[in-house]
Amino acid sequence: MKRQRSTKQRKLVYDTVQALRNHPTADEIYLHLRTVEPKISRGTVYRNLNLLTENGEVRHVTMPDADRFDWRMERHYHLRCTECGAMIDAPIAYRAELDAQLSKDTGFQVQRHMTVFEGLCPQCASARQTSQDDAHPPEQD
Amino acid sequence: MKRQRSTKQRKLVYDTVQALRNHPTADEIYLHLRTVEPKISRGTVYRNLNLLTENGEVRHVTMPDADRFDWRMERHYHLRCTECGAMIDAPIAYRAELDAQLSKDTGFQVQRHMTVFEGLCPQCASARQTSQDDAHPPEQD
DNA sequence: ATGGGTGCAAAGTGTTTGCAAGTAT
DNA sequence: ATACTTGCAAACACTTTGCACCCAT
Repeated sequence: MKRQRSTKQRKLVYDTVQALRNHPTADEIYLHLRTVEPKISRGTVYRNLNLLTENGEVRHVTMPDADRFDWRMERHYHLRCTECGAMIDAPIAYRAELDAQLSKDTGFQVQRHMTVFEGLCPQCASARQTSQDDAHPPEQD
Repeated sequence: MKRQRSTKQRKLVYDTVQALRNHPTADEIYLHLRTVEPKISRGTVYRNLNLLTENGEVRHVTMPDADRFDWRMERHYHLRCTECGAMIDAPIAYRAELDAQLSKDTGFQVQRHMTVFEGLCPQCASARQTSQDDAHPPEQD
């Protein structure tokens, strides 16, 4: 097994995820880092995000719009605005008993589950409401 | 709004999702279709999958390894093997009350949530177990 | 001094799109 | 006849990788 070195770039990537705390994408992290370390490359950011994920120092979250990175390592759920992409942690406890129950019922060795709630954030909801009022006739479903 | 035509290709894409029922990726659908309609193009498969998704005829599921398509339209959860990628429906009911609860607690208009359980399917679990026992990967069916 | 890490650019993936020809209505 | 759809290839967006140089140990 390879012995990892501690480099300035790796620390910067880690620090950025911890500092932003907004579930940034790899590219958002890269763009942020360029303001601090102009010569850093995308490849380095990606490589370090993958290493940090393997090390369990940051968490990788697959989202419908993009892959994002989470500073919080304890298992939790997310809530995403389908309009603007904003993503926050959901104030609901992780239900580990579901993993146990499914293991029993299906024969899979269930290790975890991910839940993403989708909807409109307050800002996007009111924006949509306003534009509906004075523009389009309401859509029935 | 555009009027959609019914084309041979569109029907073939729909029929393939319904027939496979294994949560195939766009490329798996394309490869399957080529055996039936050799001149079909990837672009057509992607375009039709997107249209069918908008029409509510198939369901699009974002997965950590790839985007997959689901024949079943009712909301439900999935269970994925992290080893071989196999994906089945989870035998757990959709908990709509969570959407309502989060709407109340967060101010988001929560419309839905997706849950993906991850673990090892029985085959991959026993393969891993055996290889631990005797250091040789078993020849499973 | 070693060998992991970096910057850069090229190469991979997976998906979308412009265009001319084809076809459902 | 009209205009939506297709096949093809080029274009895209995102991520990984080969390489020569750099630097933490």
